[in-house]
Amino acid sequence: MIDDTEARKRIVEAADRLFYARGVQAVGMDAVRAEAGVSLKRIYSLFPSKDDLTVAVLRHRRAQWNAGLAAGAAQAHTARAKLLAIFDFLDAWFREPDFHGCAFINVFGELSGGSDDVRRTVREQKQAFADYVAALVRDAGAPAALAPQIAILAEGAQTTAAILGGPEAAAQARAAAATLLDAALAPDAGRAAA
Amino acid sequence: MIDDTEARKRIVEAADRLFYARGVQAVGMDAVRAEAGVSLKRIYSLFPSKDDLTVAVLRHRRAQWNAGLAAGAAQAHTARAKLLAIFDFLDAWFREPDFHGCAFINVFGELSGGSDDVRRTVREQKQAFADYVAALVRDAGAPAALAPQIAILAEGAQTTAAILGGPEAAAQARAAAATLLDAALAPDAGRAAA
DNA sequence: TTACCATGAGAACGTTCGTTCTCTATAGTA
DNA sequence: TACTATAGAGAACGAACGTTCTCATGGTAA
Repeated sequence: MIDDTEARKRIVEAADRLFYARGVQAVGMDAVRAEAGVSLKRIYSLFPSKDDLTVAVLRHRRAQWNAGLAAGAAQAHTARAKLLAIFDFLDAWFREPDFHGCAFINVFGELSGGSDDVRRTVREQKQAFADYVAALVRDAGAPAALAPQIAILAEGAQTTAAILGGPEAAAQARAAAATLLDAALAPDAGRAAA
Repeated sequence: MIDDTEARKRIVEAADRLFYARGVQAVGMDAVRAEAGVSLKRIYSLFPSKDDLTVAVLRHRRAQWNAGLAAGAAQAHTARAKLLAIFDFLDAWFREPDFHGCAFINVFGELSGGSDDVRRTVREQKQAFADYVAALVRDAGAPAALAPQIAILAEGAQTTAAILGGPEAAAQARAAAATLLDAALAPDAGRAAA
């Protein structure tokens, strides 16, 4: 027998794979049981409902996302470079064979009429990303108004890459972000901020 | 009795309201019947399956979207103004009380693991929008690389407004688009293009 | 060994859904 | 008036799902 921590991990990772590949509603709890190798009874003893499991999966995704973002940022040494590294991270992600969009956006579209917990978890993730970008923009010495612009580029790149089906959106968004950064940091941009 | 054209219209409009408000999978065909006031038999005689109805609803949405975009563009007299009018159109849309995201993105997230027809219809819509932006960018005399950047801003504004829940993303994306346009049309931007 | 408890496998339950079928009422026609 | 064709109302059907329950099994304590 495996302990609760290991069982939890197996269940969440299995559900993550299945939910992302096929959508939450299209995956039955029995499929999660088969993929995780953990009995239904055990699953329901650890997660009271499919909704709770979905939230746990989203939290797992958030941890993965944050780790990937941090790894990309660690290679960069200026705030400006860390901001652009976001798009390099996206570029690598878009090239993965099973990429088909941001799990948070997909789940939001699928369950927005349903669970409040899921909706709140998605919002928290996007807000946290916006805050991350805002901190880097501040470090770069750019006006705060630049932050949501760069966050919007990142969001747009994800949906564009998912729907149109190529990695190009990452480079396109990166170029736009670079232009916006240059404009915000250019000497005569200071006039508007001053 | 109403004729087929009228019945089709009632069914598609009813399904559009319900699908957008609650999601496709969460709405049963019986709810569509009740909202449209058309019998199930009639619905199935006009649309062979729920998938076909979903595609018809997306086509209806596309027509609405194109009309709104055209109305906004008609007020503007330069290509640059028509490009920025996209974001004014988004701004007005985001302020509608029942706005909760782009129907195409939502449906894509919901059914991406399912129907090929739905996936293709969503892709066609986003591609058509990208083409629309590209034509305006060409008219404005800006480099072609600007077009996907502006399209990505529009997509990102839609998901950001849906998830974070305010209309601010439209103005933020508009400001970014204006900066990108200025940078693309500035004299010294010609060096890169030349 | 025997009694007991926890566990996994999966059957079972109640609900919902997409789709089809039945029945009835009506309208048109001779 | 009698017959026919059509369409609506909604029952019916088969499948799938989330969740719970049953039962057999295997390990453990006395």
